[in-house]
Amino acid sequence: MADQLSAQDWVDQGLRTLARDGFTALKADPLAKVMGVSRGSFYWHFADIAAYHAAVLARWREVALDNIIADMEQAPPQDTPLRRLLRRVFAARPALEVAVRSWAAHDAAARRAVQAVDRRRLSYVADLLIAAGVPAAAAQTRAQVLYWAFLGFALSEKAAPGEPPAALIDELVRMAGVRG
Amino acid sequence: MADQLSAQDWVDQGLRTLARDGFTALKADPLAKVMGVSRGSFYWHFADIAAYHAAVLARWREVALDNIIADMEQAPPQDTPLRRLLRRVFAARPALEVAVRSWAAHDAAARRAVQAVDRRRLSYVADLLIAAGVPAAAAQTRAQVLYWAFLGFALSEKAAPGEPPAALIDELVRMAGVRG
DNA sequence: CGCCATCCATACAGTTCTGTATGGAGACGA
DNA sequence: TCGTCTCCATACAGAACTGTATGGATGGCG
Repeated sequence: MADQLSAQDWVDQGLRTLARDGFTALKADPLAKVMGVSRGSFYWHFADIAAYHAAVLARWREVALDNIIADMEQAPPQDTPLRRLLRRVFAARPALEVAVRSWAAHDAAARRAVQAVDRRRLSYVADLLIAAGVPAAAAQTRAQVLYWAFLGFALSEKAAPGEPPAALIDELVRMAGVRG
Repeated sequence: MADQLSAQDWVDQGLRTLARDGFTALKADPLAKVMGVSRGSFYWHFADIAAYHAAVLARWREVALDNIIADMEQAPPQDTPLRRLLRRVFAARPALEVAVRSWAAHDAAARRAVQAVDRRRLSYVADLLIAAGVPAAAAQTRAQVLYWAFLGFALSEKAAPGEPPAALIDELVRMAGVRG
């Protein structure tokens, strides 16, 4: 039946709740109210809260790594790949990203998920710099700083919805030490 | 008597607990156990949990801004001020900083405290760059990126205890666009 | 000494959440 | 049609935390 829930439905709602209200809201009772069912459904699909949290984190790892690729593949203009990536990630404030990182501050499972995503993204940026002609050693350090800057930006509350200022992107590209 | 507690004692323990176990551990009952008293003491010093949280955050604002100044005043060597600051803040992993920022992700009061500290620190770095000869407009943007990078570093779990690698500091100074 | 203020213990009621046990309703195949 | 499997409701016990009410202990001070 269509009005029956799957484990995936619970996980999807978990990501929405995570982005909206943070990891402290990932509890069976409130979630069941939002889903319009009782906790009987929750405990049928998941052994306990920890199993549910693990499922939510596993799903986040997927979407967090999907986005970085999808965003680049749909690449529109004649910008360099680095500039395109920077313009993209410094545009919107990723509520989900903030929520998971807040979670990771004091939860081992969330920390592992974040670290795995960080490693993947970092090597992606480093490869981008190397492809742009930056020596490998410098590329590694600069990619690390650029990624840290993204994280700091994401977690700051200053991030406005629209386009990032051109001066910021220009400065980041200059710091990266690539032409264009 | 010396074995009596003050509100300050509760706040100090709050900062320690915050750094160790995160904001979810800032609860009257567990804290009282650690302090070796009952919740009767807690509710005598504070009207409720919200008032206690506000007191902890107010104290954090003080120490978070004290450190940046104290660290620079005790300046040892012949390095430039910027390099000295970078070496300092990229050295240790600030557990308290991480905890408060994790808290701020979904709590309005914590967010206000973080924003106030960010504004103060950011202007400090910008002034440093301007004093080093960077034009005001560029200094503002570069200070923002450097501070974001620090935040990203602090929240990453990669931070090792010892000295930061010289290559990292060199890259940061280069990105800042100052000589030295 | 007696009084009062400070600080804390204890007990109580109430809320929220967890996890389990049990059973019921609906779809679906043999 | 009769199980059977899937999904969910309900009820229960228990843990953890909040806030209040009340009284006890201690020390300072008149």
